[in-house]
Parts: sequence; structure tokens; C-alpha cells
Amino acid sequence: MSPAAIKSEPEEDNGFYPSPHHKNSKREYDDEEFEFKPKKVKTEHDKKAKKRKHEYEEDEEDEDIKPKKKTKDKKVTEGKKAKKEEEEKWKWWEEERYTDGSKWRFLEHKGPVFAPPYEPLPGNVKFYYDGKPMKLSALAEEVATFFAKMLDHEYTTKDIFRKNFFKDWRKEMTSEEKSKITDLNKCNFSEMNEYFKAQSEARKQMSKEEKQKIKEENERLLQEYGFCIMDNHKERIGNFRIEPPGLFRGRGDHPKMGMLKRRIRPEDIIINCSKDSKHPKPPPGTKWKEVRHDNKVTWLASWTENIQGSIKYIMLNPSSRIKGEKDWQKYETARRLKKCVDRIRNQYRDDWKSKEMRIRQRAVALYFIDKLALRAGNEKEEGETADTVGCCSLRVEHIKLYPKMDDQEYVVEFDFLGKDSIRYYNKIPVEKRVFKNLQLFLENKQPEDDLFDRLNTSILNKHLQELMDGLTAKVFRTYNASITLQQQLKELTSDDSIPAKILSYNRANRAVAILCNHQRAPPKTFEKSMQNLQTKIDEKQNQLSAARKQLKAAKADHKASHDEKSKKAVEVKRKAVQRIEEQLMKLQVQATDREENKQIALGTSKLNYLDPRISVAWYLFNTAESVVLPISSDFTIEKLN
DNA sequence: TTTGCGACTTGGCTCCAACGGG
DNA sequence: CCCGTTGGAGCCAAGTCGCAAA
Repeated sequence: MSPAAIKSEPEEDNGFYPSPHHKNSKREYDDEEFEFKPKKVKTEHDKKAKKRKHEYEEDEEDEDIKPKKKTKDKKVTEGKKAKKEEEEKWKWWEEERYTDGSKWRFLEHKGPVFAPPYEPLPGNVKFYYDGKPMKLSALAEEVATFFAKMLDHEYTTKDIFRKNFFKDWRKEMTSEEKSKITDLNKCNFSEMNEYFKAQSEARKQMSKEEKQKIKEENERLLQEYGFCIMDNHKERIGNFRIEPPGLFRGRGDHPKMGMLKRRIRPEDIIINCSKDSKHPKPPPGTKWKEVRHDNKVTWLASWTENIQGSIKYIMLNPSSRIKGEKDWQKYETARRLKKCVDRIRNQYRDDWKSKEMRIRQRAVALYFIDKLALRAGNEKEEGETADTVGCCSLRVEHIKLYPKMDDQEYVVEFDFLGKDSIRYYNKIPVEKRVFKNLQLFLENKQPEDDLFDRLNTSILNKHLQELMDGLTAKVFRTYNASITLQQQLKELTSDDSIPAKILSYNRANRAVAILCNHQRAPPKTFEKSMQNLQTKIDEKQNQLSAARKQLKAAKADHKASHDEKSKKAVEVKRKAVQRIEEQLMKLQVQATDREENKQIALGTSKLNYLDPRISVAWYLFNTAESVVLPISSDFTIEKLN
């Protein structure tokens, strides 16, 4: 199923929580909550924060503002643990940053890990052409296996995929093979396909010891290649493994799907490290494309990928100083935007009346970016990628204007494919001036013409830069996502139980995901797991009524006998009922949460858009006994035990 | 002004280890 | 302790944005 098909028309307001771009719920732009100065607030997301509550309390006094740390506490052996902990305590956010544009002074690493070499198929696994078995050359066979592995996927049936694959496959064939194999439809990969299925099955069936061995080998590789030294600190590398060869898929309707993503060799790799470091060694008998020493960039190695001709990088893990600083900066920019967003909004409203078309277009586009959290929308080369758009690249065919719709006036309907070919569909009433402007922009245009023909991202960002230092289109997404979370948390959180609070948090998070249009395909197991949960709830309900009956009986018993023993029995039964009630409530909350989350992906906003300080502040307000927080008093501190 | 490139962030999906309920 | 469920790391594609050459 194509991503576009997965997304259904957006639901009407479900009544549970206001959608940020719903007609009646305007975001409160002028509140001051986002302003808190959390000198003592930790910034990991609340979930993690909850797990590690005690840890926070321990070192409360010397904590400072700190951007989210995405470090995972990996299980390490005892010996390494001490060192690791020491490393984790490094408070880079308390240190000076480079001001000269350099990213580091010293960088040493061991280079990337290459994909394992191709292992030829055993002799009994055959490829058939036109019904007859045919032995392929190693190169041709390798590429054939890529296709064979995908046989179950729908896209091996797609014309473009097959055409691209076949073309690239033929390039890897010997001239003899090339003259023989001329029609993909006559190729039979099924034996190969079955072989790989059996292989993966065998992998699943491996003994504990074998699995352990693999795990240890991975760990060894991680220890050797997964870290680097940057400026006196050992830092985790994000992706130290080179991407293995395979068939390019791409997302959505990609014109290059099926093309061969070729194997990367040491000769393709540019190494970046400091001059005075121990340079990584290429595998025996090979050499690097280049070794350079550029401390104005953060990457350790790079290569040019053959599908789009773009550069791929090996960079550090999000837990690293270099990523963390950037992340922190991003949220600081969003906070600065908060301070002047009113001015900017007034400005673009004024600009709707401008004499100049380009200024009106700029102002309307900015309004969409601000109100709907649309992406900037760079132009893309036609035929190179799937046809997707963002704000500046919207075309006439992507919007429809309705002067009147139901009880609303000036409604704009958006329907287009955005990043990753995820469909954006929204109907939204706009101000009359915006509507009139849109009508003007549409005049004398064809469906495939640009809506904003006098605008592109470069013009827009230049303008934004003039309005505020460091302001670009994407800052609006960050800002509006974070402030939406904050407002929704304030609005939704009740004095309820912890499960209810978690539901509130997830709902606030969902409001953000909806704003940013972060969708997912409903998990394949969704219906089933929902059913299972419902079964559990039903069972729990039965349990509850049984427990209640028993309680009643115990009470009657006690009334009759009035002895200590029966009194105790009543207490026991009462406790049991209470426990089951809690369990039931928890299950029901879980079911609600899951159902609401069916098509919504929370991960991206959590990871990239929500200032972790908001989550931590919320968490502290909702759990802390008596922590005095230097934040606004909107969250009431309460006892929970 | 346009185009292309380089560096970096953001994105959905997959898979598997770890978790927790029975 | 078993086993189904799930969270999240890992993967790698696809964006954004600045800059410099054409």
C-alpha cells in the first residue's frame, strides 16, 4: 500500500482534545510559560526521567539547563562501566563553545566498518532462466540475490522497479549473460528466495550460545569502531557501519526505485580526522580515497552515493557534545522566536495588503508555515525524486478554495504529498484577506503551476533572517510544536492518577504530532493487539465483579460474626477490589491511548521538536513532593503517594 | 539570479532485545 | 519461567539551508 493510501481523510475533531489547527482552538501565542528559566531543570524526556527519578534527585543541586541527552544506557561489562559513567558525567553544556566556526581541535577514530563481502550461493540453489537452470557470475548473482530477497514485496511487481533493476543488473552481467538474459519475466528467483527464507529461519532457531557469540562479536566491533576521541572525550559514533549494497527503494512514487545501490569500497571513502591523530588504516591492500583534516565540519568519513549522487556521512551519536550543542541551540532559537513572534505576525498580516505580489505571496506562505507548521518546501529536480512539496513549492492543484463550506467562510482545502510522500490533508478556514490573496494567486494559472510563483525558500529565509537573527522557516515548526505541547499539557493534565496523567501527556504529544502531520501506517498487528487488550479488559471486568461479590459476602459474614478474623477478611477483599479496579483503569487508559495513536507517530516530534525542558518541568510538577521550581506556577505541585 | 553542492536535521519503518504479565 | 508485546535503536531516505560558482 502506498503511504498516500494509508492516510485516510483526517478525522473530525474527536472531542478528546482540541486539535491545534482546528477551527475553534487557536493556539495561545501570548502566554509566558515557554519563558521559564529552568536553571535546575533536567532535560531528558519525561519517560526516561520517570525511570531514573532517583538519579536526578541525587545530583539535583549541580544540574543546569541541558539539552536532551539521547544516550542510552547500554549494558557494559563492569570494568567498562566505571569509565563510561565518568564519561557520561561530562557536562559539556557548562563549557565554552568554539566561536571561530571550528567544530573540534582533535579527532581520532578507526574508520568505518565495511559491509561483509558477498558469499556466493551454494551450488544447489539455482537460478532459472526461461525454465532452464543457469549459473551466474559472482557479480550478477549478487545483484540477483538482492531482487530474490525482495520477491515477497509488492514493489518487485512495479514496472519502474523492475525496469530500473533489470537495467542495473544487466550492467553487472558478463557479456555472455547479457546476451542470454534479455527478459526479466523469464527469470525465476524462487529457489534463491526460499534459500534466504530458510536462512533467516535458521537464524531465528539458533541456540543461545550461537546468539551470544554473535552478540559478543557485535559488541567487540562497537567497542573498536563505535567510538572516537574528540577533544579529550570519548564519543559514540552514530553510524560506523557502511551501508551494504542493495536495491534502492525510495519512498512514495520514486522514479529510481529498484536501482542498484553499489557496494562502497575503501577507495570511495574520504576520511576526516586531525593531523596529529592516529589515522585510521584502510583494510589490507586498499587505500582511502582521501584523508583530510577539516575541523570546520563534524563528520568522520564520507562517500558519494550512486543513486542521487549525494554525499553520505559518518557522524557522531546524538549523545555527543557536537549534536547536543546544536540541539540546544535550536531550542534557544525557538525561544527567541517566541519573544518576537507577535511582531512577525503583525508584519505578515500587514504584508497581505502590500502593493507587491511577491510580498503578498511571501506573507501568505509564512502564514501557512506559522499556522499549519508546513515545511519550507525547496524546489526539487523533476524526475530525480518522488513528487512531493512543501509550502513554497505548493502548486495550484494542491489547494481548493471554498468561499463557504458548511457553517464556515473562506475555507482552504490542502491536499498534497509532503516529505516521505506522506499525505497532508486539511481543511481550514482562513482570514478573508488570505483567501482573497489566494484567489489572486490562482488567477490564470494551470493546475501544475506554482501557487507562489514569486517565492522560493531562499527568498523566504532571507526575509526571515532580517526579521530575527537565525530565523528560518523550520524554526516555526520547532516553536509551534513546543508551545503546543506546553499549552496542551497545561490544558489536559488533571489531578488524576498516574496512568491518566500519562494519557494526558500522550495526548499533548499527539496534538503536536497532528500539527506536524507525523503519521504512521497502522501497525500490522494493530487490530489483533487491540482485540487482545479488549479481552484482557473483559476478563478484568469479570474479575472485578467477582471480587465485589466476595467483598459483599465477606461483609455479610462480618456482620454476622463480628469477630477479628472476618474483619480482616473484609479488609483483604476490599484491597483486592481496589487493586483490580486500578488494574482495570490502567488497561482502559492503555486501550484509549493505543486507539488514538493508531495512525499517529509520536517519535519524531519527541525526538526533534519538543523542547525536553517542557517535559521535564511537567514531570516535576506532577510528581515532585515539594520541589520548588523556578518555573511559572501554572502547574500545581501535588503529592501523589 | 540560478544552480549545484555540502553539511546537517528530520522522517518512517524494521527488527529484536528486554520487559512484564500470567 | 515462558512467551507475547513493545519500545526504541538502527537504518537510510528525504528534507532544510547556506554558500559559492556559473
